[in-house]
Amino acid sequence: MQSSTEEDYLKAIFKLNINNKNGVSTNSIAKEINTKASSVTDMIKKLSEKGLVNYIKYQGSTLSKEGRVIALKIIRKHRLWEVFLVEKLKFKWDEIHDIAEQLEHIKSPELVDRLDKHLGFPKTDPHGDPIPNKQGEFTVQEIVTLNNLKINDKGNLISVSEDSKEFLNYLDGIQLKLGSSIELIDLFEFDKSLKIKVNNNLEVTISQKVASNLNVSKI
Amino acid sequence: MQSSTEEDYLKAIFKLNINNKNGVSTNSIAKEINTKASSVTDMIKKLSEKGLVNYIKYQGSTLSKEGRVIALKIIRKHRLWEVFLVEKLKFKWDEIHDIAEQLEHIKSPELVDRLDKHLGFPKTDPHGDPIPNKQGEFTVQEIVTLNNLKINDKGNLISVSEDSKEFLNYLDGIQLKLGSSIELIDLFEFDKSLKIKVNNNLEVTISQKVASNLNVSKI
DNA sequence: AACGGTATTTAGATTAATCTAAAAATGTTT
DNA sequence: AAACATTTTTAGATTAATCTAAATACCGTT
Repeated sequence: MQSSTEEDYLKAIFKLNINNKNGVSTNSIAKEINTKASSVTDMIKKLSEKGLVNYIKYQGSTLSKEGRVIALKIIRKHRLWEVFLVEKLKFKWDEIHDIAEQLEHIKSPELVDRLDKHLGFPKTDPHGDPIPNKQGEFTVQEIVTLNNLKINDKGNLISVSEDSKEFLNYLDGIQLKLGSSIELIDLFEFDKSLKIKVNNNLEVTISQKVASNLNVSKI
Repeated sequence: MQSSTEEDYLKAIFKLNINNKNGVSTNSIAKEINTKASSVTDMIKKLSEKGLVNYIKYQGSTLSKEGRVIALKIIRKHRLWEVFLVEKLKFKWDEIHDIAEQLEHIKSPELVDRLDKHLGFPKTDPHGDPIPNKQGEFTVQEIVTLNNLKINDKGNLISVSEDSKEFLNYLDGIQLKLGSSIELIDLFEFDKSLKIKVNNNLEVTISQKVASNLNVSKI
């Protein structure tokens, strides 16, 4: 059994390693965890001895298979708790991170399973990020702008490239929030406008310009 | 802000001090926390310097006003989470203690309030123990055997004095579990039998002998 | 009041996680 | 390839919480 501090390091390495395939630098971990590089070196050595991290001096770190499993368990818990906080306790999506950061370290496999069931086995968290299943598997999400979807593709709104009041109000008007699901229904060639279905419910047509400012994770 | 270890000590002193008015002994805290007396002395000194505990060498400890407030906040959180685990996640009442022991240390006042609301502002936990309100106030519960209630009194089943299979099965048959609410509806003088309402729902009549084996906390 | 036993405290060590400052390795530029 | 800057590691200290073992205080008996 690992300490929550160890779990934080594993999670950090997982996050930093998602895009670049090479080892994660000591400094980048330090920045992520908000600590000093020397502390990171110490902890990485410890995790390496435990077999959770592959570490070669001066060459950065990657997760071992076992370390990855643990990281994914933490991420699963974090995201399930986020769903709970938003769906059940009615928190806003931007108020939940610090609380989920604590809840993710609660140790009880039974609790996670029951929480999952209680929430109806959600596939994504309120930010649209995928929730790994019990085995640590999750659908890798490709993040694209909405106008890169093909007809019948589905995605979740991850972020917006434009944040003027007007634009955000417009999104609000068509019930689009971070995390909302979007399905591309139709594409009109003559003006490149798109017909989408929001949250499996409301169908609206949006312009190509709007679509190009919406970043969605393909499901 | 205090560490969860400090919170555990405050909670222990609170529990041990409920009945006896005098200071709590170092040894009893050690037993409660599962640690050594020397560790307790160290921690008590620290808490005393912080103004959370009144401590005189060789004479035991009591909580200061401030320490009591913190202890009650922890207990409030513990019991609210217990309600959540049983009511929402369908845990059995005897599986929840260790999990609640972890959840009680999550730091977010907002979370506690919302959880309270989500659960419908419960007055007692699944074991029938009272949940302190936001201000740390709670109704002191008097524990009596059921046949000491007066007509229209309400209580929660806290424990049973008899634990034979037959007796427990009988209780099960009338939907009486630990934590169940019981209201005394009527009292029949000629055989001292009692008519009670279980969980605001089922009315049953029980013998004086059964009643004398049921310990309830008056609300 | 002295004795013996228990409870409590003190002293000194240990462990996990962190830090600062210095040393060593790496990489980048000229 | 030498010089410099950056990154990483090492060495040694620090803090919180704990422990063991020894010293001290308290309490009930005689």
